[in-house]
Amino acid sequence: MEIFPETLAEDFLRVARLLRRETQQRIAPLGLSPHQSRALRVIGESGPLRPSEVAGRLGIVARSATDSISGLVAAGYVERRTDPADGRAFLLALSESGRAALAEVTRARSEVAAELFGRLDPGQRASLAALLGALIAEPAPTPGGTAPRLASRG
Amino acid sequence: MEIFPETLAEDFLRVARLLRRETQQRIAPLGLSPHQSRALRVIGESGPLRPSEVAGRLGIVARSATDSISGLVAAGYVERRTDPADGRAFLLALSESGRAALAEVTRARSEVAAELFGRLDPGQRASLAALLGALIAEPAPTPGGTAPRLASRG
DNA sequence: TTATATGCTGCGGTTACCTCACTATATCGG
DNA sequence: CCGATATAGTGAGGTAACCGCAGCATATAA
Repeated sequence: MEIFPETLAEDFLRVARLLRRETQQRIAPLGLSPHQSRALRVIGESGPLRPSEVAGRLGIVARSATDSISGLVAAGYVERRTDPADGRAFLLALSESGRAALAEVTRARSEVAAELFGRLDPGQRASLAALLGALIAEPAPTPGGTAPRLASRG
Repeated sequence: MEIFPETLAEDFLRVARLLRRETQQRIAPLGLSPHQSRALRVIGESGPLRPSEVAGRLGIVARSATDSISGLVAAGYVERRTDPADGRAFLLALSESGRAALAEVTRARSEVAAELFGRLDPGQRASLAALLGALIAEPAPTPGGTAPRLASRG
């Protein structure tokens, strides 16, 4: 039977949605939005970082990172001290509770992944990994330009 | 080599992101947000529908559907007439230009899908389809509850 | 025919983005 | 050392896509 790319795309997005939704639901009790959990992860994994660095890794502008981060700071998950090397900048690092929260997030993520992909046997997982590898390989699309849209409430 | 579910999840989401981003970029010139394009699709595929029906298919509440739809109506893509069978309700259908826009959207979607999945050979596509089928199979997660979140701009 | 239920929308709120303009600090050229 | 310019972060304010509540019109049941 022939497999149409459109069908693949649809099913693919469906699985992705499942994955994201389920993960988000398990993270929510921590009081973290999906974005904040990503920021937490970036900060936790890449040591002390400047807000602008975090923005870069999240693919958003610095101004937007400020917003997510200040939530994390207010919740005590992230500590912010001025960069000793540059008085204009801050360095962000996880607090103790931030590390705990990150561990929670990581746990939730792998739990969901294990539940979903655990339904495949090792051989299937290996071929899925190979297929994903082939799909990811190269074609780095251009980062999003802001295009005109319809009004949606006027 | 052992394949960890977390890695699979990460790669999976990465491919999904690629797919969504690329599609969105090609749809943007039409002046349609991703959501509006989905609404357009639902209306186009399922004939005249009530706003509440559209909401149901998009997985959002009626109030939110009103918003997207009024943009589509304002742009002339969708026609709204009162349901002859129920004076409270409307029936939504695509206009001529709505059908054209939907065709564009569909074209963009399959183009992107073809570009991405076209890099797999038919055998690979078939196994991917099978794997996705296995993943989609059952576990219908509970629809999202609104959980408390951190403030993000205090 | 009054009471209640339903379909949609006005109003207002939230989150996560954005741009623009500003402040404070840093750095460079003279 | 000093003014000119660049850079880091943030305040203000805007948009898209959600939400809930309240209200209006219509429909239906008692």
